[in-house]
Amino acid sequence: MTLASQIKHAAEDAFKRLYPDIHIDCTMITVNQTKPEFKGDYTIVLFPFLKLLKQKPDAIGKQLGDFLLDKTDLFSAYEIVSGFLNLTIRDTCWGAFILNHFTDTRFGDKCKADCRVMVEYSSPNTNKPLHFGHLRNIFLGAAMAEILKANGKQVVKANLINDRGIHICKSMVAWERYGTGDTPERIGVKGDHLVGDYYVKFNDVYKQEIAKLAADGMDEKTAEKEASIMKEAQNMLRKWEAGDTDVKSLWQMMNSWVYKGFDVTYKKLGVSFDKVYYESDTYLLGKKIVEDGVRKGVLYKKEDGSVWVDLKDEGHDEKLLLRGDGTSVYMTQDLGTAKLKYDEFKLNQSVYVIADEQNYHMNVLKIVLKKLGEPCAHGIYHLSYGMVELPSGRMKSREGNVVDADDMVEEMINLAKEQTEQAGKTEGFSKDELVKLYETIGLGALKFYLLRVDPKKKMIFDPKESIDLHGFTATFIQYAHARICSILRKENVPLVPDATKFQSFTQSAPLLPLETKIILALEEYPLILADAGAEFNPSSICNYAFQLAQMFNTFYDAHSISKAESEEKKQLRLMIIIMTASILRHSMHLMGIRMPEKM
RNA sequence: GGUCCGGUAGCUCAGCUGGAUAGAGCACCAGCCUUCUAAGCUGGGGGUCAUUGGUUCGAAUCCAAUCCGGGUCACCA
Repeated sequence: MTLASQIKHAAEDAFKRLYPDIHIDCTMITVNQTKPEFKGDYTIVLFPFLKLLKQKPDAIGKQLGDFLLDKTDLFSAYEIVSGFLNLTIRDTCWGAFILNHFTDTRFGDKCKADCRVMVEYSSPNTNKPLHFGHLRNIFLGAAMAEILKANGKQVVKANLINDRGIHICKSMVAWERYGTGDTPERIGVKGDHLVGDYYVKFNDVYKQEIAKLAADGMDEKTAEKEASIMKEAQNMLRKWEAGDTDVKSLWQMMNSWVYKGFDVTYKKLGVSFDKVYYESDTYLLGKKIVEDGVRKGVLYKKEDGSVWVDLKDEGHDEKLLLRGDGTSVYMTQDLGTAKLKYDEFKLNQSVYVIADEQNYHMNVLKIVLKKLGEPCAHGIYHLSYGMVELPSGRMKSREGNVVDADDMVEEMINLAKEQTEQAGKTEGFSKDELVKLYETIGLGALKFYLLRVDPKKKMIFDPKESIDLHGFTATFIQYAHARICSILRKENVPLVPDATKFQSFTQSAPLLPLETKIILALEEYPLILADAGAEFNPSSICNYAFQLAQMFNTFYDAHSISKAESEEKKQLRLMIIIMTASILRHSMHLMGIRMPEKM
């Protein structure tokens, strides 16, 4: 139990004893950290009790403070300032805390529970390479998977690849027309990029054809339908659905190029999946569910054979679930995949990391599954995130105005190299170590940049401004960590010492404010971790880790660790920095960010 | 138009389950390296928390309305 909630319970208990006739429960008690300008560590707000107890704040505070001081061994002092009861935690409590936990590398982790959660993320289309927007999705999903694991869930990381449909047919048609037999190997272009280039090519040609038809007097709407390259693409889709062997083998070949490309990118990013679904495998499954729904009378068929669901009770319109020709739409396959996931893994929860432009779709998905009585419905959680935009607006792959993921990663690593060299910090590293270090710093900065913001907020990225390596960044946190490691190296103390280390430590000298401040922050970590899991929000961990690193830097500047005033202080500070480093590593590991021991 | 989300310092963002004088980073200004890594630290300037009204002992936070920006409402995915 965290200290804050211990205090809450102690206060609840105190009220019970002091005012047996009046009911005050935990939910009415607010415990905050005391503002730095006042003396104390935690604060109980007294205002809510004035009416109930019919007393002045000072009187309540005094009784409560006296009781807590007297009947518990948590506090050494209290002070009442205009309606706030500021409590000071005993130094011996802090001392005991740090001694008990400083070797615990899994501080904050919860025990494994019997709760299975799937996190689906990345989920790319196979007609183009990954761009900056996908990176936000991927890092969010990967981070959430780790955060949920730390919170005791059994996590399945899933990727649902949208490998079929008109989009890939567009690339296929363009490649057939203009590709002249190019392959990734032959021209030395990464497979996903090559296929993406033809997707852009398709749209260029398409636009030209429309313009030409329009110039010949056709109206624009008709021209969009009549353009020959679009007709070819649609024709190819029909052939694909009919199982045409030539089309299928072309499709397989081009998709395999893309997968190879994706694998390279995923590997570089340091992300992986436990389960990969392909829509070409799952798109038929939804049909059965829909047909069952019609039989049950939950869904209805129109004269043309199309199937619909009525959502007017939920404040929406009616929604198509199956086309008149019996082919499935986006929603159909999602219904099937949701059920498949649930049946395959007996999931308690299924998290979808999908941009907020699909809020409506995800909402409807859940409602329809509920209507159909599918048990998978209630575990669905849409982790909706805002899209990454350029200053010029949204990224559109078909217009080619995207910040490519591979390019971005490379740029970040180069930036890390540049700045490391500029700072003259390359000494004492081998060539291989430097390569690894630049990757650690560059990728770390990129991940942190995308994870430090509340997921639901959209973000604008200006490619002209490079991502910073100063201030609120992964680099800052890595640097604090490296500094700690450096101290420990000099002191010949391992990063994670044996638990018997400092057994002889006794807390007798009063703690300095900065010592208390860091220990208090360390103690808070499990709460932050639990919150991030409950709220599906990795950014709170980024904020926390940054603040902790900042506290360490301030401490480092103000007090010496190696040359502490006494052996006791030295031991205390070593324990503090060992645990600080450990939590920084733990928290950044959740974000998929590596922590160097030297930089 | 219906609906959902956002609007906090010049810029990027915390804070939003109501609590003390609204916080960081970047940028700007002034300091700090014979002492554990200056990718750092200290200090400074900079705010009508979009607007108005309401609830409350107390509102950036909750409620309502308005303004601004965006998403979405397809036999696209």
